[in-house]
Amino acid sequence: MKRLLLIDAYAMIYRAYYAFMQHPRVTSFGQNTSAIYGFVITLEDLLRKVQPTHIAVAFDPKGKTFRHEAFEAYKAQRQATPEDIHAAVPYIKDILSAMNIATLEVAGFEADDVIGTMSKKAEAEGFEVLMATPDKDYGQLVTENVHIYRPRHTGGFEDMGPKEVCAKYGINSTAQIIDLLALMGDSSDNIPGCKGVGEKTAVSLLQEFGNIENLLANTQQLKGALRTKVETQTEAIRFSYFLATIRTDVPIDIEEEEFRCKEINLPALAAIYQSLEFRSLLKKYNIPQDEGSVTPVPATKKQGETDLFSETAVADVPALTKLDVQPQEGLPPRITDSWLGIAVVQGGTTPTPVRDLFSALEEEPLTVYLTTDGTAIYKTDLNSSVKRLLEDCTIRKTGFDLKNDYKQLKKRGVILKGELYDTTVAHYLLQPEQRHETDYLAEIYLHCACEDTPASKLAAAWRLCERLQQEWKQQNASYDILSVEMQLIPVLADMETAGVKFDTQVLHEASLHLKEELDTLEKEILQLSGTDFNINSPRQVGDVLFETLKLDPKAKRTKSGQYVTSEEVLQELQSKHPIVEKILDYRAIKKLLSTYVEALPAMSDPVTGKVHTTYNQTITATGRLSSSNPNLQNLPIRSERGKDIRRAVIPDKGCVFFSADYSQIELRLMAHFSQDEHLLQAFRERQDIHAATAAKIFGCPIEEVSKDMRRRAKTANFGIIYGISAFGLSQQLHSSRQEAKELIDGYFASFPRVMQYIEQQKQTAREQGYVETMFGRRRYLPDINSRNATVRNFAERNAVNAPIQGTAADIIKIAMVRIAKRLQEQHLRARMIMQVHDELNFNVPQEELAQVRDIVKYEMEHAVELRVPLVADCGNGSNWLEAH
DNA sequence: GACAAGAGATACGTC
DNA sequence: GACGTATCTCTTGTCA
Repeated sequence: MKRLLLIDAYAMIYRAYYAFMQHPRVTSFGQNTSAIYGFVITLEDLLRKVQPTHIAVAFDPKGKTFRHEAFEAYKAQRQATPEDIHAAVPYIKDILSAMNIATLEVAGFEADDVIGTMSKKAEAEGFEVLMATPDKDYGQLVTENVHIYRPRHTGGFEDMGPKEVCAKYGINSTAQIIDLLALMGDSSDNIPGCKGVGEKTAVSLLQEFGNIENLLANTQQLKGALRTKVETQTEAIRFSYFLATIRTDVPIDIEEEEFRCKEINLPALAAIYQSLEFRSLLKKYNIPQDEGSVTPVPATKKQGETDLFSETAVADVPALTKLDVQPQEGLPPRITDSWLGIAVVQGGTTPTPVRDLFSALEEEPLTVYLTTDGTAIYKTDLNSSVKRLLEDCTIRKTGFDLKNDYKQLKKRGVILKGELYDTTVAHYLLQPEQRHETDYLAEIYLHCACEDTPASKLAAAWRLCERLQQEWKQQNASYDILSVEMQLIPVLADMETAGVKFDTQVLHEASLHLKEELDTLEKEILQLSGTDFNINSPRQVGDVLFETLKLDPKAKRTKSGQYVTSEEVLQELQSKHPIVEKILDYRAIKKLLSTYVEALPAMSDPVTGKVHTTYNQTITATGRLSSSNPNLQNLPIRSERGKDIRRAVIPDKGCVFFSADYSQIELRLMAHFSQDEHLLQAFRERQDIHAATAAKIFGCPIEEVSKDMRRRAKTANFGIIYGISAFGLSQQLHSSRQEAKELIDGYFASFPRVMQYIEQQKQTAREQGYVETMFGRRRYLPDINSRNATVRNFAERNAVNAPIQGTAADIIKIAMVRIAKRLQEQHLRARMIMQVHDELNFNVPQEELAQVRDIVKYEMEHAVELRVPLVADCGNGSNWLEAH
């Protein structure tokens, strides 16, 4: 039996080197011999275990291979080989030579090509071939007679034939290794693969398509992000396939005899081992150690200190040179957060240090540019001069995150006053869906790069101010929502600072309760399923419901191929198995617990004892605010259990929780915009709008409207505002698309002006590319003329929804600014603490309640004059829930 | 290879 | 229609 052992030298050297990384072997001269030692140990282990009759070690040649010729970047990407590995190669070649082992190196071809060619030829000659390598690309060479002998991390080797290779990578044939690598790539071999596709995705793609050619020919069967990834990287995939393919036609002649295992040249080997201080190996070959030539103990070694393990010589790494870190002249000092950076710009193009300008200040009106990010360039105390400047109402302040500046200053006892201009907010109004960071704006509008330093950002903000104002003037005719947004900045800052108080006791009790319920449900669910799985994993839930329990043979799948297990789907399934209801319950409780009950107490500020959310003023496409860290705009209210959370939102001691929300503001706006007589009338007469809608659609007196009719009309009303489709409506109503269509037709027949308005909005969008709110806030809809119906329909729904949702947002913002102003003017201690799109919440001292109610109600209802009355419903109580 | 960070998907809370 | 957060799963980068 002829048995050929082929070794990929570099692969094994790399592996050996990294295996010794933690305890590198270093000689007394400071030479790192880890790679050499590791290689030799592995080699000996291989010889012992494989007992080959023939052997060869293949090296990658210096210089370019045919892969480089095809791909310049191939080499460029390759990270530099560690110096110790470079240095190891000549020693290893010497050792191999002393062992009389043949080495192979073919110019223009890598070791794997040489081994590939050798293995094919040897197999044909009746050899059994073992390829020693950890690289997975060798899998493509494996046959019944050619195996990989893969070093295990834990020691020893794994003999991998075709079956093992396929099993390991989840493929059907060894040839698919190339397809697999072409998709997932291989960083160690510099194969790029398809970015964003890893092993899992690659395997599942091969299961479906078999090979990459078939995959690339059928990308239309893929969905979502995956399709984009594959389609945009076809070339990279094909090229990776080329790179991953090991050649088996390297021009080499095999002379069997050259590779036959021969006697070791012991003296030569001994000399090398001696010089490398491989003492245990010398011992093994019974080579006497030449005491005289043992290198002297390094001078640094202390008296009496001995090596316990001569094998793992003590690393003698020279101490790292300490870098003297001295502050450099001319550079600004790092400023801690107790500092505030201020630069004052006076006509020039760059900010000038404040202290130089105090004299000038007295005479000229200036604009102040602010940043408080902790690394301001111009260091200045918040002395009385600066304070006076910041609090001067006649001086306009410009910045790029003024809400934060305002909050930071307030903490230090300074109230930022005067007209504000925030470039981030300004640009949000110009292009709500784009980015608004200063560096981005500088690039777009100023065509210059803005560094991430306060100096650079301030200079940019200053120049942007002018530019953005021009833009705004050009597009805006009458209404000035910009002014409202800027005035809103300190209002939001004050709301965030005020914070919201949570009754931690209530939350804690709820938490204990819910946890108990969750535990019980978990046990029940696992028992009912008969398996152990993670109920938090939609994927695993899908597998249990549709694979294990087979609850629905035609279950829906998501675009990534998983089963859909949304609430909607599960509700349909409830009658099929008791587990379904329990999973729904489990999810509801888990959501409550992890998103609210457990998260909220953890978010409360230890100093104030309150939760301070952030109101994002430049996020939404429509003009609404959003709230984050935590999001206080989505605290539960619909479910019974969820109400406990609103019950935990409480006022300060001696105060009441006061809440005011707009009644049907969006439908009122629809009435206003469309001028539909029936809608206008219903609101003017203060009718129940959903019942009135039902009466009109179904053609009956309002008194005869049934609950179900009202529910359907209500859904239709929402659908109209959202520009919902017949399909969406049928989903909502759990009815057929036909029925939904009839409802919509009925609606439009009853409210023809609404239909007209909707059409007119779409037309406007098509003509000018954007729609506007009542106050001139725009939303651009570039997809409105798309050939893709899905994309176009989405834009059309936005054309209807954005002006309505956006105008509602404008209105409540106007009300907020006015309310804040009046509370301040009247020196009230009441504080606005929350905004939830159509609702404002306040912490009000008991004795101020009546006054505050009057102010809030009035300002909300009179923020704007519409063709219908605006109504704000008010309530108060000892918590948020009661106030509703 | 192990681990952490980041990204994408999925589900679900609100108006 | 508009959001934000939690969780799982997978990919990618980093460190040995």
